[in-house]
Amino acid sequence: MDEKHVELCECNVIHHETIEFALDKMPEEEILYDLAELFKVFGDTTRVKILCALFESEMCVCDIAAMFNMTQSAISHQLRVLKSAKLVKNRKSGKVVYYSLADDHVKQIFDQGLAHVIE
Amino acid sequence: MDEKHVELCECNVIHHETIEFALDKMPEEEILYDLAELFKVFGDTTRVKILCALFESEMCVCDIAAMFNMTQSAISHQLRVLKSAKLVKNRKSGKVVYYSLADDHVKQIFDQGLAHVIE
DNA sequence: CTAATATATGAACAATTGTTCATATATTAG
DNA sequence: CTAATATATGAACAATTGTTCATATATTAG
Repeated sequence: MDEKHVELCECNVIHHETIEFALDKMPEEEILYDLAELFKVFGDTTRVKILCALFESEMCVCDIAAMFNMTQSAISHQLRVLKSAKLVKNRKSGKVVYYSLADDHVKQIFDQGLAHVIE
Repeated sequence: MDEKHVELCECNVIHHETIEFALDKMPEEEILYDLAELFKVFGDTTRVKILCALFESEMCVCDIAAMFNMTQSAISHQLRVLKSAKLVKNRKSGKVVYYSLADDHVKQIFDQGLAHVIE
């Protein structure tokens, strides 16, 4: 273990107990990976805007595109990303597809972030 | 206004009141941009791991690098990103620089995300 | 059935991003 | 002062990502 550290870092000021302790408390690698993936989805202006719009009511793809002066294709691609991340769900009504928030967890994450941004 | 929509979208099913209402309630463009930037910072495994490590205690650059088997340079670059986003702060002690969380808002955002990932 | 139309999607391209490598800077020991 | 060393940083490169364009798919009207 110590060998490994030495290979990768020339530094000597390694606080082993601190590292062991922190490693012990950390969620599994996979969870942290998924968490980063989740935040990545929130990390784009277009997607943030879409989510924000859906806080008020469900909307069809065309509404959202018109709302932000963006192409239908761009919005559709992003809705796909949001849906894969389970942040939005949709329902079909004839040719129109209405998107809405998957749960109100989404707003909580959004609001926590907002609070930090506003300071 | 309607003209503009037509230019950008051939769709006819535009719910104007819905759009107006949602646009009215939305935070300013700049806030949403900053919010996306914030989430972008959370949207990387390395940075998520660093933040997670710092939940337990402050750590020097070398500790973090050793902890995740990563180079000092990679960690240093990422700490810079985290610091610009005001998610971490640091203190100097001789040649060693110790990083810690800027405030406990960070953990709240993290935990909200974690809750969604765990489902 | 055909035409119209709302949405989805693949490929391409430009832009952004994370790591590595080399090296600069800052601090301490001597 | 010089040597050692913890950290920071710029340039380069590969990988990822968002939008556009063209087109496919699905649904409804007739």
